[in-house]
Amino acid sequence: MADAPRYDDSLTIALLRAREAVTAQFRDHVAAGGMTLTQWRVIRALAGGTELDTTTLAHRCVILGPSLTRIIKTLEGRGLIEKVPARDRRQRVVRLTADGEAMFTEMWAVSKTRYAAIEAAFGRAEMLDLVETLNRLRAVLEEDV
Amino acid sequence: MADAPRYDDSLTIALLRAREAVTAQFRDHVAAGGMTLTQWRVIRALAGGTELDTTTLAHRCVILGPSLTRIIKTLEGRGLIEKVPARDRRQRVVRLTADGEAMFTEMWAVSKTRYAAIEAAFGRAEMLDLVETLNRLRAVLEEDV
DNA sequence: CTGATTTAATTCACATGTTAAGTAATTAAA
DNA sequence: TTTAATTACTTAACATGTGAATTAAATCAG
Repeated sequence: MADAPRYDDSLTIALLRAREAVTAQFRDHVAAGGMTLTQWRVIRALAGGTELDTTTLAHRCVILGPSLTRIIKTLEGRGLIEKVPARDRRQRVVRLTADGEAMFTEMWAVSKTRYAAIEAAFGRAEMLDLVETLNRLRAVLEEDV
Repeated sequence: MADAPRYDDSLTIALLRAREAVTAQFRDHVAAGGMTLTQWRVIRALAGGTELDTTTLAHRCVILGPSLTRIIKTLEGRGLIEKVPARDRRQRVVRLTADGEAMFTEMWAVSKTRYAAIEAAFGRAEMLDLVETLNRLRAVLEEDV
């Protein structure tokens, strides 16, 4: 039995490990700022005065609705984001507070540095190429298969 | 302020989305079998009579210790895996039960098909290349940066 | 051999992933 | 315009991710 596994999994596992390795480069820094990587994605998506409704925000940050509901509650509780009245009262539109923008600005500086280090170590061209390949894979899978 | 974001994040987000797209190809099938993708990784790692201790298993499946502890408890409760006495009594060594092997064999057939479909859609060469690139990225990041 | 250290897992506490069900507001249909 | 269908979120319940603290067993130093 069992035509030895350890093969079909390679793509899944490779994606898992690669992501793990990349996020590891940011985790400590983000944690030092008192937030999680997921929360940081939300802060970043809203940086610069951007106002977004939950659905759009969830899509951009690749976070499911229920998770985002909790994250918004948390960040709002910390005074980093705030609600904005919306025409469609079903929507929850949010933006960063002044404190939120300050937090972003402070952390962004370091974050950029880390990213640059990754680019330097792996190679800029390879990096762009990888992102392009990943997006192509996604596009292919989302169509048919 | 804010030199527009939506850029340093690209790699992180691309990895997230790509992984999401890939796992989506398997999720329904695995769920139909009454398990999660994470649990399936464990089953697969043990397929074919393999006996592994928690640390090794966690590493191969890219699962953290605490998560694996819970998963083992769950799968053991379902009679899919069982403990094996180990020399070092600190270790917890496990393997699949007959039911576990049967479950694997049954699901593996479909799983292989799905994987082949992805390969066909994206291209075998591109696929191998991507996995190689991801592993290289990981190797680079785990060294220094 | 005894005490200190290290190692392997587990437990805890909290954040997020994930699916299903529930709510409220908007839109479409009759 | 009153009802039915849709849409945007939220809540609920359970699985997993994550870091810190704990427990038990093995190893090391003296």
